[in-house]
Amino acid sequence: MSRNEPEPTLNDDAARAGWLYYVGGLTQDQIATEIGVSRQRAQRLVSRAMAEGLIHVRLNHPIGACLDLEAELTARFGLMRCRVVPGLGPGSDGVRATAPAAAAELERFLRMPEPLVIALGTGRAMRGMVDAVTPMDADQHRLVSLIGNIAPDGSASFFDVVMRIADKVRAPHYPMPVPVISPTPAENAAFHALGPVKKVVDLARAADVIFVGVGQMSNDAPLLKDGFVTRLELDEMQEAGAVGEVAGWVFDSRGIYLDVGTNIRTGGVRVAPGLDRPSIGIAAGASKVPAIAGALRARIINGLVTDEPTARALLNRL
Amino acid sequence: MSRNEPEPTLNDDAARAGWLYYVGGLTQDQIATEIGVSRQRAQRLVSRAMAEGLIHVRLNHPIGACLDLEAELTARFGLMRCRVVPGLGPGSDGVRATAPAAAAELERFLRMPEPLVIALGTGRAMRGMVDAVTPMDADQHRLVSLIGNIAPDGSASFFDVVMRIADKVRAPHYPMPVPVISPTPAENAAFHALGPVKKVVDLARAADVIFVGVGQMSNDAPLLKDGFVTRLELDEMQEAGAVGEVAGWVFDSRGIYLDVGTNIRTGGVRVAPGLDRPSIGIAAGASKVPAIAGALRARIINGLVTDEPTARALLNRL
DNA sequence: TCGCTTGCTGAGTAAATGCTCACAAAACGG
DNA sequence: CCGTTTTGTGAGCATTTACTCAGCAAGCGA
Repeated sequence: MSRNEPEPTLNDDAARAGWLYYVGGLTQDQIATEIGVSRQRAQRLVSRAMAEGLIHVRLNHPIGACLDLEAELTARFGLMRCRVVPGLGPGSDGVRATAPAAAAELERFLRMPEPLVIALGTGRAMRGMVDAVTPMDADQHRLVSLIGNIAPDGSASFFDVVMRIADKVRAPHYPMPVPVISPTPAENAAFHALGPVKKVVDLARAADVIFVGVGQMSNDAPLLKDGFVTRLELDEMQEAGAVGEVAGWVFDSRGIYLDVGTNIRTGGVRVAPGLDRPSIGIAAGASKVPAIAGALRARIINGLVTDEPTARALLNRL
Repeated sequence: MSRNEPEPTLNDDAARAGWLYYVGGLTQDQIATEIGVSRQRAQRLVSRAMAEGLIHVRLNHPIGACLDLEAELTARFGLMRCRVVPGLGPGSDGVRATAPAAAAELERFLRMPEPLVIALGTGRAMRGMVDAVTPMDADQHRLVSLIGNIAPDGSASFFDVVMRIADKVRAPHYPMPVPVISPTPAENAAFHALGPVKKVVDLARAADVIFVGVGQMSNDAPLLKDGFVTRLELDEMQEAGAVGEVAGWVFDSRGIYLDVGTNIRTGGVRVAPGLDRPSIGIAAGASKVPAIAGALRARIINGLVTDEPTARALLNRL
């Protein structure tokens, strides 16, 4: 029942070392003695436990300033859910900060006993969230991807988000078997005419709750960096007013989806504005502020997990 | 909506510092700069965040050895639930190790949507568990104490367990308004004849799930240390074969409740052996092994949260 | 008002941590 | 079977952390 590995250990040791260090408060020297290894092996085990995410750290105190920001954002944009976490200082990235809170938000839904259809986007924020989720049994739910799983270069590194989370919580999952962005509108249409694709699309459209990242369309656009759009396409869309993107679908500063550039060839499901079901965006970072503001304004997302500086920036731009 | 304190800060700062340190991985120097305090103030804030339980650390990896022990214990004693956590080394106490796992176990029930009656004992293990619980809304449940809340010396320090947890999860709670142990059987009976007491007793008897610590009756018995029984009473009960105690009720090595000593004057509700509902013991430590074994044998508890060395010791005594 | 206690602060320092490096064992490829 | 690459190990050392201690300010009783 327990394991395949006979008895010894793998990064079981790492978990144990991390436990002794963070929960037990032992020194690494004591841990070394305890497990019977050298001091610096203990140090490696401890840092490994952290790196591998074997140890989860969560904040358990409502910091006043963050609560205030949550309340303001909720009021300002009529949100269904809002979490603001303290920022991690100037240099640090927003994913790290938001991941634990986003995971907690996702877990809320996973723990619900009635079966849900949960739709997910991709991107770094999603990936961070998934990594921070605690494994659990949630096979009553179905997890569906909003975005195609066929990349231009064939790499699948970005599409294991849904697979990973499905694996972690033992839920069935439905990838979207279309290209993220097809070369031509016709080819995209051809894919979406296929029966199996239609099924997944229908499922995603009917999702009870949606989790997505929000991408900026400035020159550091994730779509560009990951090779989904070319520099020329980006220029064209910027010209047309593009400021952000959700699940690959590009919109302007009011959150209105554009009809130019890759938008006419994007596969998968577009998140409809003004849904009555939760559509939660996970996003933080100064460069994402206009994008997030647009998505919130049009109610492409009606829930938000972000960090403190981003929250302030959102509120400061009347 | 948010806080009473106007805007500044209290140990909000501690939470923030802890967040930056544990989640953000900043050095204490950077944190000092970030919040604008001296380096050693930052260090104090960080350690305070830990001490106050503002930061929760949980292990997220099934350590093979512990899983095996869980399986063995479950089979051996026919348990409904079993968690074994790695020990924290020789010197360290069991409460520290078991508290996070016990809290997770309790939270499982708290998250259930249907209203439950949850009965709780007292003691250090319970206290540790409660401190480790994440605040949440669980007002569908009722929390009831198994044990009287009138101490011999009037101190109430041990009885705030139910109150604390009720406060944390915003659930109604029902303390047991009787002495833990009355001077005479008659006085105890008099208390229990009172209408309000009967109500609470009935509620506790009908509990859907029970959480208790397990006390040893050796010379380091918690009942003795906390002044609930005298040295003479302890001697008398040891003579009669007492090895352990659950919610103040003393039993022998087979888990059979005794009819001597304080047992004839103990207030509150005795956990009935062989319940079909979960009755979960939280206990770890070498000196508790005979007590735990007795409670398990008679099925006073049918669930267990303990640590690795205790689990081994339990299995080694055929 | 004065002296006392209490609690917090910062400086200095011992301890603990994590990083780099050179080396060895194991895995891999020919 | 041998050379090459990869992975892991321990030692030394720079950095970071935690502890102790003396001083200082606020609160309190006289």
